[in-house]
Amino acid sequence: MNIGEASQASQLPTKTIRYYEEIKLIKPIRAENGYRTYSETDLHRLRFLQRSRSLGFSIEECRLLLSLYEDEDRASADVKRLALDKIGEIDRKLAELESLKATLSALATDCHGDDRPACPIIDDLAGRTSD
Amino acid sequence: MNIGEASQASQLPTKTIRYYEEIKLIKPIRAENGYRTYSETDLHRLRFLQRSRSLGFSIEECRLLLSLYEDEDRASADVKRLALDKIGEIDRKLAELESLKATLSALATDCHGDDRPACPIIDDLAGRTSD
DNA sequence: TTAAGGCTTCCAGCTACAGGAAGGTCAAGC
DNA sequence: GCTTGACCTTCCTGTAGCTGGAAGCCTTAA
Repeated sequence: MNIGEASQASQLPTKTIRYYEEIKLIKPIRAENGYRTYSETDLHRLRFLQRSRSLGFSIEECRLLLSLYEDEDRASADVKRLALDKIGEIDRKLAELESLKATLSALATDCHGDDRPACPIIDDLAGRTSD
Repeated sequence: MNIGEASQASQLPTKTIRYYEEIKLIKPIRAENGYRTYSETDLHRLRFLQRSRSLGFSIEECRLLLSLYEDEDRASADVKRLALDKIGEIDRKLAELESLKATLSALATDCHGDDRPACPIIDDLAGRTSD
């Protein structure tokens, strides 16, 4: 299977697949003409990577997950810890975004949004207090 | 005022301040010895940038906000639109993160997290359905 | 005079790819 | 046999927003 077909089957762009090879996440064999040839095993790895990336795991985390995936003697606790860590990371980002949203929403509510220059948003950014 | 003092006063690293100059967000004058010299106006801009960056605006958005900040004839509607757009962007990120969290949480709950290899998280990443 | 600290420029690296150029390969149609 | 177009190859550059580090000048105090 050539890279185009592997791309279709894994839902990953060819650019991404070549990049994953460059950083040694996969190593397809080469045909005589130099084309990359993907086995079913390679395809499984690509799909695994597509899914774990889409769940927010970094490349290095994916590398670790992949090694656990292929380790028959893995402990599920190791996998679960990665997932829980990622959930913690997501929680921190959520809290930060909620905080940003609250601040921006308050400012936007205070702003008339008309053609006059007076603007509480600019005042806040400039460090001017609103009283 | 030299860059170190400007850094303290604006809460921005010196590296960042030099970078902002490189991308033409500020243009401090130079002393005879070649040192950058920051005026009060420069300092206001730096603080404005620090605050707007911390609220999640991109560099290009900050550039726009800065021009509105310094435009006496601005319409507050222009500023408000930027803020509302940013809130929309934050909302989209929140939804995406919530979705990721829900998926990961469900998988983590299903995972025993012991020393055995059976793992619903890995199964999901591998595309195996859980039934 | 020397040492410490601050300043300068320049270059490399980070994440996870995407875009594009220049060129080889393959299958179909004429 | 030749062309055309789709596919493949490698290599280089760029993205955002800095950060780290090297090599070297400037300033101030002991």
